[in-house]
Amino acid sequence: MNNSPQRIPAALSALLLQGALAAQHAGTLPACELPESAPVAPAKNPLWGDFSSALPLQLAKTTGAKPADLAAAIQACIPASALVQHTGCSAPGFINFTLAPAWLAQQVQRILERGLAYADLDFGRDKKAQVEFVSANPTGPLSVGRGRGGAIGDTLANVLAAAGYDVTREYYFNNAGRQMRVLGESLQVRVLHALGLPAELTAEHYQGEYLSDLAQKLVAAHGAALASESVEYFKDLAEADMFANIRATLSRLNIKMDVFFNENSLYADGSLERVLQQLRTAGYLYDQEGAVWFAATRCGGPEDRVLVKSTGEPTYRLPDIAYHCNKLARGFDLIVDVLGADHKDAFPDVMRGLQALGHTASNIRLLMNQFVTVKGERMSTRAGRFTTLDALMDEVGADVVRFFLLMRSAESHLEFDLDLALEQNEKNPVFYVQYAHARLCSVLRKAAAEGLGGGPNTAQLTHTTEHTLVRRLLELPEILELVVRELAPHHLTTYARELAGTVHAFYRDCRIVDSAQPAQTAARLSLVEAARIGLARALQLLGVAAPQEM
RNA sequence: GUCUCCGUAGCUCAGUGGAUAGAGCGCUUGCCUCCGGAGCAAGAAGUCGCAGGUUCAAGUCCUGCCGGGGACACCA
Repeated sequence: MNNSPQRIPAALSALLLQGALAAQHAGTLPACELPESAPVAPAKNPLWGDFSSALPLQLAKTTGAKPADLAAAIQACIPASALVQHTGCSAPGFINFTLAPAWLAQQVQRILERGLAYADLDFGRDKKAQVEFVSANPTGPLSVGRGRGGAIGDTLANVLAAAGYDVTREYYFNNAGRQMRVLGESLQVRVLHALGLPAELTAEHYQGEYLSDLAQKLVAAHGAALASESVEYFKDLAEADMFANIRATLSRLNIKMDVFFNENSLYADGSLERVLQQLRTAGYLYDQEGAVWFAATRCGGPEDRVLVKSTGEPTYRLPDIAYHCNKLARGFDLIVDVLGADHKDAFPDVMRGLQALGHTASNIRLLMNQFVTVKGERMSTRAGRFTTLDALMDEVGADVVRFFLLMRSAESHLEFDLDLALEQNEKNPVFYVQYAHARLCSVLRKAAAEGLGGGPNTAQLTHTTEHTLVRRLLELPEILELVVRELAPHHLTTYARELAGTVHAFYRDCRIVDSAQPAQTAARLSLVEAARIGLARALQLLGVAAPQEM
């Protein structure tokens, strides 16, 4: 990690605080408590420099002094540093930094030394994280909405791994209970129909065409003997088929789960009984009208909840609580539940259950995502043609689907712009980013064909666009930290587009391969490789291909 | 009715309490003798839903209202 590029905001924050401390010693800054870190953000206007801090404005609150005076006092005491060329102040109380071009140029070598890991962080080192996502029961093909949760969960997992965490991707499912029984019945009805036998498909049953297709296949393979098979038999067949389908769909979307956790195992190993026992001992259970109730109101809930129905069957809440106990027992330092908005209400009850059991559970976090709608849907004789994730990937490609599902913040509704997704040009943000990568690869290929390569003398990088590109590349670790802190993977798509834009601007401004300027060419080829690494890493974390040519 | 998410340019959406609110699409206008034009540049386009409040500073935080999505089972 020692040779990773320095993180600019943290470095500038440290300089600011050193300056403030020195100013206090010198008596030019009133005594006051300094924050642990100073706010540092990219400057909004290039006239002010590269980065700005509002630290003086914050200190004005506690000291009562004029922000401009505080800014001047602090700025005067900021120690010299290799990464800063000069500092300045601007109204009403900002301190501005202009980075040293030589320092920026040096960072290119740091990036090349670390390669794809250049932006990796270490705050997750020696920690275990679990991300649970998708978690659809095997009753049918994955919807686009589940795909969103899949893309979000997997990308978050990728970024957590980049932050040093040992990450487990987990899929929680239930292959018992009412839903699956209905699935078995639904398939049985379709098979009987396929055999020309009477059977009624009720509104309760799954209506999807995929079951008819499966029934056709089964009849072709096994014939009339199927007529005497049990619902259980069909349930097993349907489940196997649906799961194979789901796994294939996830694989297309570049998602590989580490664990498929069966809810049933919580019944089998006595976890449910144990949770009930512990809740009863703790005094949070009571019996009423033949059902077992959880006193959720005593943990701040709006109403009490049934955990065991009067039929003796548990509601979904009990295994949910037991499952999260299981997660906690596995020693994860961070647990993230990626849930669709429709399942969001279950989460507080689980947390209250854990609270009642004496767990703090502060390391369990919820990443809720809103729904997806598909815009520009083609009129089709087959209604709902694009509602499955597979159909959408057939239409526009897996890379485009994955990127589009990650473009919006999770809590916003996502409108999938099918027309834009179908564009195979720069209008399509996925191609825009991939093109930038392919373009750099092409330049590197051309240079290599002429026997040219990158060189370590990056001091030749003097153009402002080159500096802008380096600064942009150095933002990636900040983005990764932001993604983890806010559980918001969409920042990565925004970053990828911005980086691609900066790359294209650099390409316009700076002729890279120029045999008359060998030193400059070598330096620029180094920068090109660094930029290619940045794009490739961003795309890799997003789970999207970084093509060498298109 | 209660809870929750959203409301920012014509459309889809970004926007760690800080300066003159941004991007893509769409629209207008330019740029290939030249490493990939699948690209670049410029322009028009805004009462940040409304009203209060907190703050030196609010698109951002708080309250209320309006509008939209979702959830409110002894379904999962």
